Amino acid sequence: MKPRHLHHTEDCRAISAILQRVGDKWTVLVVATLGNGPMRFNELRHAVGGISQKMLTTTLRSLERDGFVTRTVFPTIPPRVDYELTDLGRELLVPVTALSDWARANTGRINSARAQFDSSAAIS
Amino acid sequence: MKPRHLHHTEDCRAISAILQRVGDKWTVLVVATLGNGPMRFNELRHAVGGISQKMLTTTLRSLERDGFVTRTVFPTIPPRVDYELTDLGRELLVPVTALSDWARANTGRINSARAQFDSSAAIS
DNA sequence: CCGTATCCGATGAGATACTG
DNA sequence: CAGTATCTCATCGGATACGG
Repeated sequence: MKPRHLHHTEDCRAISAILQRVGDKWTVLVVATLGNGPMRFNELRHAVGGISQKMLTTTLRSLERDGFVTRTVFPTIPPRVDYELTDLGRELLVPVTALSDWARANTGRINSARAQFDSSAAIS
Repeated sequence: MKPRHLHHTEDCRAISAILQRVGDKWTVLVVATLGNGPMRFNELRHAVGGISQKMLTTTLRSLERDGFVTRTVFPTIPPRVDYELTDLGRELLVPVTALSDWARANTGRINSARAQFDSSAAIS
């Protein structure tokens, strides 16, 4: 009855898929920012900082598609669009925050490993 | 004394960096597979399945560089190279596994959100 | 204000062939 | 067996310009 470690290549693929989903350049930054509450497009753009309009749109669309955010349009002039995390989006933030905490706690270890590796490689 | 949710744009970048690091196509699959114990190059190649020799080499090098795996060469003929998780690598597996569990638990919700979004968009 | 369309360079990743 | 070297193609992501 060994649990077969991880159910090889069955679930690992799904895991990898989620990590790639969440590991793209802007997704986590946007979701984390929306964790502070609903925001308008340009508000979000400014809060995230450094993201292009194109990428913000793309990121938000795919977050909406996957059910992580809702998009609400107010047909005023000028138009106004609010984005807000869904329950699913807020739940996603939990394990992502855990990974974030790990990252913050271990950045030093990673950087020193890198420095050592790179200096060893520099012997060539 | 609000914790300011996440310390905007200071740490978020580091978080995003780790997620991209871990979110590439093969890293997690390789690390998870190595979670079962030390493995030789081709053993790993077979266990992961579908990875090219080039990408396995690339992935392992960068994991080694960041201190997640060790590489041990036995200068025999034919040569033998073992890869093994470091403590850091095993610790990384903890939050990654948490995210994995979340992913497995919520794939259904994501997929149905997608289906609904896509069918709505198909009205065009 | 919000979003789309287009162009373009940088990176990602597979296939293949070759070396110690 | 383990790894490197190319070549090639797809995708990512930024800049810019335009539309409702």
